[in-house]
Amino acid sequence: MSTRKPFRLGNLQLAIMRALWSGGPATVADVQRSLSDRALAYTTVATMLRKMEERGLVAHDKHGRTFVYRPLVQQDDVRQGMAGDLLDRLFAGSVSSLVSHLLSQRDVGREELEKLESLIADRRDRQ
Amino acid sequence: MSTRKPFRLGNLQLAIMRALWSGGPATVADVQRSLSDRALAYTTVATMLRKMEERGLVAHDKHGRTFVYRPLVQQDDVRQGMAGDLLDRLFAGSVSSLVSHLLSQRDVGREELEKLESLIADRRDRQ
DNA sequence: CATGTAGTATTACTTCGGTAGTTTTGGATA
DNA sequence: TATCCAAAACTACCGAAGTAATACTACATG
Repeated sequence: MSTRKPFRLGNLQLAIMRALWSGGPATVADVQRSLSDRALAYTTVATMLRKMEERGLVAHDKHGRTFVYRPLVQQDDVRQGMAGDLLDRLFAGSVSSLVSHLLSQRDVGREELEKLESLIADRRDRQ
Repeated sequence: MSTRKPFRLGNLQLAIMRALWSGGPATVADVQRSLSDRALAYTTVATMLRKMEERGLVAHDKHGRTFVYRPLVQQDDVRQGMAGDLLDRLFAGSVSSLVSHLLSQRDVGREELEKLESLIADRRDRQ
């Protein structure tokens, strides 16, 4: 059983995962293009993808002799893992405490607040 | 201006900061005791504290020849930094999306939900 | 005063993320 | 068939976190 927790992804790794999640399977060149704002060397992206494959984050298929990478972990799993991790490590598991910090720090729009309200209302009813 | 962002603290560093935040100034031995579940060597804790001092996370005073460490960064700053960081990197800044994940993942008690509701209500009024 | 001990200082090593140069290889094409 | 190009493979290096052993030192106490 792997049960590898997909917490603790670095910045680049996360950016690569985002590219794969949103853009679907991609070659090294594709990923490099998705991350063009970073101006990374081709081999940097290739090396990172290989390391991520070792870690079980992605896998590749061959199209001819070109590798086409796809995500092995789902965005929701990473989100839940990392968010839960942060919650426990820094907010002692208190969601309200985390939200309180975020609200005091950021400008959260009317729309967001409404979404939050209905989320919480739903939860409340269901319990 | 320093404006050093206290994001990205490792696990041990965070545990040490928590010990200092909650227990007040502490010697190496104190911190080691606070982290006794990890069974770390004394020198591990000492080395980590020294490295953290280099990074500006803590400072020490001398009591005799014993170092007494105290936090230099506040818990709220670290919380806001790390929470904001996660929010941007993984949830594209959407608080509701983050909360949605947390709510679906965890059992959040009645009390927590109520706190959340009033937090959001407050925010809403004030806007 | 001698020495043991509780501290700090020094040094070292591993892993991981990030970054990239150099080398090899397989297929296209002139 | 010889060569060139694109892609993978290999190698290397840095910094940070984490872990700890060993060396040094100052004070207490017998």
